[in-house]
Amino acid sequence: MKATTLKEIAAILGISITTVSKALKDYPDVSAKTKKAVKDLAEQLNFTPNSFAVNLRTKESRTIGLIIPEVVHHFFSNVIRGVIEEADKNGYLVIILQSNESLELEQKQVELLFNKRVDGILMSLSNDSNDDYHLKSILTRGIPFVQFDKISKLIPSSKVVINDQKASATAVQHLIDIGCKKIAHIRGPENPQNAIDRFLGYKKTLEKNAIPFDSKLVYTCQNVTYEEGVKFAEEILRDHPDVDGIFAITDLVAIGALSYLNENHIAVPDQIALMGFSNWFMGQVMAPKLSTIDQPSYDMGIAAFSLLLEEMNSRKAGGVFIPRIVELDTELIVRGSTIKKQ
Amino acid sequence: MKATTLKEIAAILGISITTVSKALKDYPDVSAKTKKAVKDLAEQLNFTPNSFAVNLRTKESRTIGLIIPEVVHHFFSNVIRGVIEEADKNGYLVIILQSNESLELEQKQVELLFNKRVDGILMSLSNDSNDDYHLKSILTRGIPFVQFDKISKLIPSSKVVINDQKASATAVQHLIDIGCKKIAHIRGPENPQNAIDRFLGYKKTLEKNAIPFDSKLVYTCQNVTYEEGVKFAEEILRDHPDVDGIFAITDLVAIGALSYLNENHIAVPDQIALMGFSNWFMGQVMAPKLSTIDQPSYDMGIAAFSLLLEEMNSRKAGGVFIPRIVELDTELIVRGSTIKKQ
DNA sequence: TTGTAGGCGTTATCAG
DNA sequence: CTGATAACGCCTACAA
Repeated sequence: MKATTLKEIAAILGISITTVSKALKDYPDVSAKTKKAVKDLAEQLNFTPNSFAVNLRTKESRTIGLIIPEVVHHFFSNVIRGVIEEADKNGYLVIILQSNESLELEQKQVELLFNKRVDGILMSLSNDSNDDYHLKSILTRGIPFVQFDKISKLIPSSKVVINDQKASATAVQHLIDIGCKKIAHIRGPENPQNAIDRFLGYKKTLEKNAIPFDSKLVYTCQNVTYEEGVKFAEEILRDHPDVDGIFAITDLVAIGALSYLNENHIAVPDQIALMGFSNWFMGQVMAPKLSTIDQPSYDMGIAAFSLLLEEMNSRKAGGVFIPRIVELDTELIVRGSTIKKQ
Repeated sequence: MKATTLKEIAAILGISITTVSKALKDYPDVSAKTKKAVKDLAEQLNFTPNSFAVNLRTKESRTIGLIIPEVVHHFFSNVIRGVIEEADKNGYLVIILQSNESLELEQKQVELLFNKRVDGILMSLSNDSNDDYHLKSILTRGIPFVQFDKISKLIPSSKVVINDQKASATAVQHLIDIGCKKIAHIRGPENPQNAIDRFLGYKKTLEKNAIPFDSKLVYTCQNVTYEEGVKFAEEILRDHPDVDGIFAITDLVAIGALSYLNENHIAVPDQIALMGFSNWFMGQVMAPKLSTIDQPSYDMGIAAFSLLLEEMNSRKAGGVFIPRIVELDTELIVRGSTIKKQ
């Protein structure tokens, strides 16, 4: 069954294409009778405007691109959901691409979206992103662009972020408040701004509490995996048996550490208290349940799309859009892994 | 920075649009000199063909639609990854839509994809799908279509599935083999074929082992959540304290049950053994680790896209495509929740 | 070897 | 109130 066109409807009714088009769009200058005839036939023939032609004329596709490091990830899949739902509400579709934490792939995906001529791009950088030529090129091409979560501070686009330093400070302060004296940090890779900021929050909070910072207590993940959590917990115990608190870059890593501690009968939190970050669902099903920082992933998706929409609309209206930075709140979630028995 | 067009290149070089187009596509009937001039300038001006125009001419968008019940779901996010990666390899982009387990929304999403004129549609049905008019309409419109995981048997499209009945039988047989005599089943909702099949596998396996089937031992999830797992574990213990095995429709539910059992100091597996389904990552971090059936989600995404690609290609070539059903293998994963101590 | 013309389906402008 | 015409940008048969 081939799709119907305006031309066919016009031919059947013996009127011009122009009139059909206008009738369907309820132009005031078409007679009620003609309108009805056209609409009825269109309905009957299941007419829908050919979006390829509409795209060509209007120069917009009502489609945006979303580039994220990985789809299979509690945080990102929630962001995706937020973006898709908000886009849907506003009549936009979403093309999703993965960078697999590789700069090279990320650059390729940006190219693909250029060629596809999406109306806007949302992106969270890969851990590997230490170059931003491709990000600049999004801006020079004048494509609406919003960064979220893992961003490049140097690129003057809109951004949706949390205050990683502050959130991380809250986490570490909480460990100190429950009595931890020697806190290790399992941090993320070198590049991502959020790994840097969480590390800084950790360091500054120690200093603020007159606890000397010791770089030997900082362990650096390459891939931010469960397995790394396990491995570093082991190393921490071996190298610093007197550590009494661990703050991990994200829940997945914290859960790896927790598994190791549990299996080796290290009492959590009484011997070692544990803080994660991001509030993954999984943290709630552990024993003990994992304390963490709630990061509003779903809301971040919504906010990112909303900002993008603003920019798309303002460009369409011919206005100049001034990038905005939206900072979302985080929340300390206290659970069993930091509630001492005593 | 506005995108370059063939026209502009032609104007600058003082030649015709046709020649520019041909030069870029390496037509044999363009002089080497002209080709070089055109290509150099195109390169310099960052020319990429306007995909809207190409779509209109070629009547294809190299974009497919993927409709799934929910994005934030271990199984589906792995499917998404498989689809995206395989699509990417073949030069296709993927638009993702959620049905949120609602038939109505699912129908709407199908409409959206019609309007968008995607080259093909991949879909896993919502639990709510008891009507298939919209699925038939995909076929009547002649749009390549592949169903996966939660499918409608009645719709003659290609499909990618596992043998749910057989897989579930394997799971239940395993419980029986380790000595379970009274096995409860937490099943999925009424509609989805896979919930039905897993239930049938359970029932038939009991009968095959001369264990009487008791419908009171079957608990039905509405939303297939962690919370339902908790709730039904409680009910099972209350109503049937002598149950010694539980088989849950999926890991998330099994993990809910496990949490309840752990918190109430019911020995797993010694008092009650536990089987999940799907092999969610989370199952590996529980104590005890969850036994389950591995369901190849990522491979399912790849297989689904591959089937769709075949169909899209065969249609383009004007051939008749005969729907195929691909059945992927599952695997019993034995972990702590079914390894008795003794 | 290069160019002209027509069309993909829609929409906007302008004339009747 | 209706319609002819051009244009969006690209591609391709055909002509020169």
